[in-house]
Amino acid sequence: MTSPARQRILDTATRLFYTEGVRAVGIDRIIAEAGVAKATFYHHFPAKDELVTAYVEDQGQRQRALADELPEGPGRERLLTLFERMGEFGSLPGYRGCPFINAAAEYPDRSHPVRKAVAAFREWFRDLMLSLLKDARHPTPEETADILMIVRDGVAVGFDLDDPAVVRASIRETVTRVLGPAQELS
Amino acid sequence: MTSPARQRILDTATRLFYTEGVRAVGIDRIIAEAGVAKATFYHHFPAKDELVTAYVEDQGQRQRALADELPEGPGRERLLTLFERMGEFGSLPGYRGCPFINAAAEYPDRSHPVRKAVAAFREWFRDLMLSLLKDARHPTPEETADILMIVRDGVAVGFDLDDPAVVRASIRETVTRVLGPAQELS
DNA sequence: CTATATATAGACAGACCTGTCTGTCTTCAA
DNA sequence: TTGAAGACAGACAGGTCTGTCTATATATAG
Repeated sequence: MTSPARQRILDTATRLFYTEGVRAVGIDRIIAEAGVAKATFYHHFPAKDELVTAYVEDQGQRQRALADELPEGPGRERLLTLFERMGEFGSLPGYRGCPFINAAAEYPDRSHPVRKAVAAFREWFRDLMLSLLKDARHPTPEETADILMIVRDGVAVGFDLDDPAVVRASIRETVTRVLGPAQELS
Repeated sequence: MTSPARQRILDTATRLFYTEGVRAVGIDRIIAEAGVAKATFYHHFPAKDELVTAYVEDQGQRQRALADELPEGPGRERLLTLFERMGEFGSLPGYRGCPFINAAAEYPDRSHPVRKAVAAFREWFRDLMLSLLKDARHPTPEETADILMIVRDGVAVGFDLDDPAVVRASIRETVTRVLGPAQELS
């Protein structure tokens, strides 16, 4: 399906785009570090923007795969585990913020494919939390999903801009305050 | 103090950096739109990075000025008003996200002056919320300040990436859930 | 065997970027 | 009146960026 060269390009671009920013990384650097010819690059990605879009979409795929690995259990527990996982990732040494938020910062045009990919991820993520809230029989799942979206973004940003230990220590308390007391099983 | 030319450069840069991103805007564009000679630009800002730093620091100053305009009253009310104001700004047509978060996305190096300026703003903002929480006699002001910082970032991001009306409708409920019930005056 | 797809290396064009430099003009203060 | 500060216009250098192109090599499928 995907050729090794294409994969090497995408992997290299992912690493460089995430750690240094999209505009900060040129094509020449990517092809050099991926060990690929320029023609090969433009064969797979007709323009840089398409590589950037592929990068963002691929991040979405990885997030979905990560969500699939959430252990079974009641919705409330899975929700807490989801945020716990964010805390683990955010505490890793190479964490540089949310790739979607960062990419959006460099692509102001809301009609650009990159922003579309960001929007698609966000809709999926909100839906995921919404379904977990419904499973937990939360009294206000829609409203709470919107609030948890705010928390998600704040956490993702805070791990990059503040002391990760402080943010991590705040996550569980934040989510429990937002969720309120656990609902009785009817 | 500040010459008109310098001010015109900074104003133009602010507008362009905020709406299009820092790396997306070149010096030539700034001097053209500011109506300034190149030599004048480099007289006031020896390098582009210093202009970017000045831009971020200036944003910090504006935020402080905005906070000074908060009406008098009990801490809890001022806190709610603070977030209400974020909702007003975030709903404006030209809103393109938090300038600090966006700038940080383009400057990964934490030791860079731009990141220092971002960190300085964030410390000030957390301290502001902390003092308001203490004024409100909140039982856990430190912990809650950290949580409100998460909310602030989430709100700032959400206004750019999601439907502003939805975010705005969520703010008050988010903050009240985080704050918990109002404290009795002792 | 041959045609196609995929890969390699690297020159090249043209745009754009930052930053330097020359030279002129005005204003204002000593 | 002289000199310094600040501003102007714009050429220029040197580098980087994206994207195109030529030319060649290899593997595989028909």
